[in-house]
Amino acid sequence: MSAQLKVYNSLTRQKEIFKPINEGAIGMYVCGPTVYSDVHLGNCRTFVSFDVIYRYLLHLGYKVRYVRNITDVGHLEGDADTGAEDKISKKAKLEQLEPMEVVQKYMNGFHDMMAVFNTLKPSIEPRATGHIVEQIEMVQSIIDNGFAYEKNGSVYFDTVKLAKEGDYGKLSGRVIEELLVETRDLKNQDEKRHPSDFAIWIKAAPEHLMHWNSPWSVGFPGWHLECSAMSTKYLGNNFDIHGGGNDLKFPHHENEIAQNYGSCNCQPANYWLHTNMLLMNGKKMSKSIDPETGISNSIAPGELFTGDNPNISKGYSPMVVRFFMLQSHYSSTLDLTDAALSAAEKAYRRLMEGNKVLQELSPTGKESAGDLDKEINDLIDLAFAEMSDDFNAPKALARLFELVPKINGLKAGHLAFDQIAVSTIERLKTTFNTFIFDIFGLKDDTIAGGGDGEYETLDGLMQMVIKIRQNARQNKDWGTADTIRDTLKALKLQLKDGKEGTEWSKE
RNA sequence: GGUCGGGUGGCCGAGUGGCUAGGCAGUGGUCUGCAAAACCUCGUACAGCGGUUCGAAUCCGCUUCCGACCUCCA
Repeated sequence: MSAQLKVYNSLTRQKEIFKPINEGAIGMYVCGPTVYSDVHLGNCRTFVSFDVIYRYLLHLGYKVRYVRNITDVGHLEGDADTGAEDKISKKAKLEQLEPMEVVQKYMNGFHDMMAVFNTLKPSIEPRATGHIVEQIEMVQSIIDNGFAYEKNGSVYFDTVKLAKEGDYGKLSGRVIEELLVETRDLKNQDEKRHPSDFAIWIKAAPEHLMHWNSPWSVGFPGWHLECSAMSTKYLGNNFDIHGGGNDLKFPHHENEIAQNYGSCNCQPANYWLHTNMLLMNGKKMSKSIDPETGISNSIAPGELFTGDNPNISKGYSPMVVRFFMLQSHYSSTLDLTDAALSAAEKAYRRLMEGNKVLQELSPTGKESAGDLDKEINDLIDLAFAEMSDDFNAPKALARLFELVPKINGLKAGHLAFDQIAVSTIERLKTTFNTFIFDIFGLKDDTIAGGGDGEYETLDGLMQMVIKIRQNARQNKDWGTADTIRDTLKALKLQLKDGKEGTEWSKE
């Protein structure tokens, strides 16, 4: 049905044919959030992007083990040598909470947001604090292999040694001589042999809240270490896909590769996938206030839904936002603007309405396949082929939009069913459902409620109102007919008068 | 300063050597009591300058602007 899967590999900087290590099964690791504050909207884009990738791999029939971690320790602000603080410890002090309360609070918020965006849960969601033993073991094996050294209770990765063996900087395109020249003067550099060396175990300062015993000191693991340790534990020394945001390429992912090489002389992932940034009004989101406008160029996911933010004119539903994200490729920057969201909202509704019409079509007449039949089948084939070409959701989506006029044309009678095989209509129905719900992970929030028969109740009411209005129209009582229509419009319920009667939909 | 990625029609956004992206907005029409929706129709864009080529938005060079990373950051 679909062509060979191709992915753009950041490691080789080219599109490659995807071959899993074990046929039919895929191991995928995606760097999850550091749970020290509310989840960033840009973060949501990354996880939505990988959700679509995950869903498509499942659609292709792969058995996928999707591991996405929760960083709940070790992510420092500032440099480790200059008395930097762990983000979670810092927040805990600020909010006068236990570090684990901070973690739980923001992890809950993160999970809620992922559910709102309708992302599938990962197969395993390991936490750094739950894998201290594995991390200590990894530090030890890196030391044993001569790729790390201990100094005053902290352990540093020896990037110079790795660079001599020719691999440090491969992913990010950096070379160590440049790092040496460019790294700005760091204070208290004495513990490190080289500025580009990084801590894999950090001796805890007395006031540091989170710490564990280790052969080197009472301390805590370096941030990059958790991903190496946990990906190895759950996916093995060598697995298929490693993903994350673009900004994690250096130093985080580069250092992950270094650690895996140092501990087992192996390359963790065969394919590295990176998502690009979400901009707002053409710029990076920033909480600082613009002195001219008095507003900040940032928005929280919650504000996006309620419209409670000066950068947007109204609220947009989570599915509209998800649809908006699908319209661009995961590896491109995406510019969030009010106009773009508003356009996405209309397009999303058009797609959903189109699908509703499609699912209600019942083919009539002959079933001799004609040009239209071929056209429809070609578009379906194209959509899947494009999705297999580095998960090109925007292209596949465009194909669906090319099919929508055909669907509406069939319903309205502009296009004839005798041009299309009955099996093609069935294939079209399946394709739309597969793409919209299974692969793109959208939900139809254009209908009321969802559960508890709420829709049925509303539909019953609407049918009654439509009947009353129909009587008024037959009596040419346009005033009453228009009043009903306008009143419903104000309630975001739209009436559509067609040849076969009147239909309604929720805006 | 270094590394990397970009600048596509009014807006968002695909596209990498010749073939309609798509959505929104806009144009003209069909339908309709009117409207909305839907359908049909139109729009000929690729930062600038030079080069390669029969042919470039797509390749190369220069200029310019923007973004990411190099320090925590999706």
